[in-house]
Amino acid sequence: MSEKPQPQDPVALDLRLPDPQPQDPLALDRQVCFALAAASRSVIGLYRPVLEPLGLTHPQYLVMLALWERSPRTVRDIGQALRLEPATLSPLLRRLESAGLLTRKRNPDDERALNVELTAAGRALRQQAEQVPGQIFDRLGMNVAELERIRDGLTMLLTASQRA
Amino acid sequence: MSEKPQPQDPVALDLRLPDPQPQDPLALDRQVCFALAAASRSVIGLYRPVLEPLGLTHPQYLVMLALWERSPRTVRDIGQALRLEPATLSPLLRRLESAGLLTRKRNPDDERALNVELTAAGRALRQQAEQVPGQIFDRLGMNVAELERIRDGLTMLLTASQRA
DNA sequence: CTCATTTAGTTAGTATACTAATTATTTGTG
DNA sequence: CACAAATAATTAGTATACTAACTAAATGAG
Repeated sequence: MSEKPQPQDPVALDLRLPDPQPQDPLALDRQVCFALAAASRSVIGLYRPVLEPLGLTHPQYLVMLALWERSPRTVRDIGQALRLEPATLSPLLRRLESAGLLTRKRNPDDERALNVELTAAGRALRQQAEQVPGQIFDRLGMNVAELERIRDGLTMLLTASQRA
Repeated sequence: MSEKPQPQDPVALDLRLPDPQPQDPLALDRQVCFALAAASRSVIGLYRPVLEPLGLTHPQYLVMLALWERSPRTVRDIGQALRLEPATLSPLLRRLESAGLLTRKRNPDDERALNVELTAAGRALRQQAEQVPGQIFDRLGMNVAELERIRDGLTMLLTASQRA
């Protein structure tokens, strides 16, 4: 599809128009990091209209997913699950608290730690959230197996980049 | 907590320990969007120390890649290549101009458009940038074929999400 | 027990990114 | 030609995200 015939004939090479793609290591379309950044922004953009009725941004949705798996959790625990710094989560959690979806209370056994816990409204929101993955899937219109293959590749990439 | 066992085989199900993963469509680790967001942030984080000597952030590096392919380009043109809004590029380009890597001049033939053009310093930076992909590759320590497979999957995902 | 060290969050400062609104030009239509 | 519509950037406003610096609390070695 985006394939160019591999020029095996040296004579033909000189006749080609300048094209950054062929073997330029700096060609934009060859960079994994560009594919990653662009796909991430684009896919997350798909979530915007779907999450908007729930009153959530995509990062907020991820925090809710973490809390629906377990609640209460500490800031650090959520950060480890989502691979986000506490400094990023701090204001984000405050907004979710303002939205009435969770509470933030110091842990009585360790006053340094903050217990982040779902409210009834936060738990109730899960029902609506259950429709989200299906809606995104429909919009993407991709093969399930293909999507899972991509996700598994990304998980591998995440592991490799964290090891580095 | 937030678990409701799917009662298909009530007897066997009751014996399972609570585990969000198996078939919960909202399980964090199943979400393509989470793998995407986390991998994107983590891989871009790998670039930080590598790009720091060049004085570039990762988005700035992507803009430079676009300009090394062709210069001058308009803001809109760069935005289409990088899949970024002009509103995002506007301040970013101003910073690159302050860094002396490019110039911003209105197009005489169309005063609405802005010609973004590399300076000599901007062109010269390419030499150092040529070392970047190799350094990242070394840090990742992943198979080339594997990486290209992931990149191609991401490109497919990007296409699908833009079509939606 | 005491104080240096570690740990958990928050705050400050910078840079993305998005949508919506605005400004300046250019284009197209009657 | 006049002017509404379209186009290109910028600005305003909100929300992430990161590092570094800071505060408060818990831990641990002597």
